[in-house]
Amino acid sequence: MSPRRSVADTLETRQRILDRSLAIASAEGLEGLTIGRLAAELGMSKAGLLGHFGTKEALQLAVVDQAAEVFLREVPRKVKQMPSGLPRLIEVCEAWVSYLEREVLPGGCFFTAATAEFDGRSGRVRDALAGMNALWRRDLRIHIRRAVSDGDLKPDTDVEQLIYEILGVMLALNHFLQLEHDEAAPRRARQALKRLLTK
Amino acid sequence: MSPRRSVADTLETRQRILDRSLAIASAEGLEGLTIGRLAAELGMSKAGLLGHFGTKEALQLAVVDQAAEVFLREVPRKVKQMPSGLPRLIEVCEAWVSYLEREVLPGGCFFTAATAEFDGRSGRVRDALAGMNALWRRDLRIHIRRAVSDGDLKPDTDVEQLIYEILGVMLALNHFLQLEHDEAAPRRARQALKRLLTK
DNA sequence: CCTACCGATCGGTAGG
DNA sequence: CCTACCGATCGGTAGG
Repeated sequence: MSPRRSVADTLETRQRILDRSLAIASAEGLEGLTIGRLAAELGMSKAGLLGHFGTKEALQLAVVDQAAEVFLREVPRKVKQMPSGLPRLIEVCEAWVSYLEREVLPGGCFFTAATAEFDGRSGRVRDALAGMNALWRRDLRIHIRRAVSDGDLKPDTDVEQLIYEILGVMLALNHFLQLEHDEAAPRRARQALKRLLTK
Repeated sequence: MSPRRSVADTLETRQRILDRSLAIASAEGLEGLTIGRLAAELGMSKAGLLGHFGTKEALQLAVVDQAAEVFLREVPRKVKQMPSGLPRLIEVCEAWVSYLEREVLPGGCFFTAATAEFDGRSGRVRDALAGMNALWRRDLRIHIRRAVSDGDLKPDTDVEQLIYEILGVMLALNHFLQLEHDEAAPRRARQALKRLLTK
């Protein structure tokens, strides 16, 4: 009989599972994350692992949360001290490019990969991914509006158009980095953003 | 004993398999395309189906070819009659937007989905996808260079930068259509392209 | 093109 | 947290 684990130990095990899950899911997709393989890599049983989450879908939802946590830590939280408006928007985009450039997660942006994988389905995982995307666009929207009202972007700026184009730059960055290992891609992303964010 | 099928019949069956495979793979990914499910949907046995291709990987490669065939028919071949250079480039991009807007394949662009799915792996399927991407960029490059030498794009146009940004617009279009069902997305794509392709 | 089958793996559960 | 197990499904093969 194994000794009873403390609450702290349980949380630590849960975190170990999530960290490994996120690495696997980023590289090979949320569906490629299988219970058996994950258990083997962590040196524990499938049943022991599932005890922390209940079902595979619950594990997937926890991984989406964990990916959001990593992204929020690496991008918006890093530029919290910048004055809001255009300076903050520019730094948010730079942190975003840097996040993809440094390959914080293997396989690039978890959300890009997971969104492409789940956008044709229905269910709670898809909804969670769509929710995170919407939340992040809301963040960008706030910064852009502020930049416009500060007079740092043209008064006739089409806010949704700008969000669309910024996202396109980031999706292309992820594409060229992951598929082509194109080292020039971050430079291209920064150049495109500079043009988009200059009055 | 079933009657011996003619060569034409065999090819027709093969095409039926490919058409269905492409629809499944576009919507749910190349890995989600399983032999058992495909056989069930087509009303044939797994062995009969596999006889046409040999292995799952060979089927996946054939599906990539089929997707390329559909894309080439719907986009570049539709604008073959246009004068090369900028007019052709503009029409290629319009055909591309229209292709995504009409949802010719369920689940949007097969190559976007498959590339995101396989970019972190190695093997022949990944290589085939990378090859198609490279071929298509080559096409765009030729049109852009011609537009520059015709004087229809600025002489200091950064060709690779423009390819990067056009691809970003298309990736964003696919993203907003598939995840958000955003009907404004094609308009945003056209507007972004207009700005990119105006001297 | 079929039936019948293979070993491996899937997500998940019973019981401790 | 474990062992032992479940039915379903995976890609693939033998033999016709």
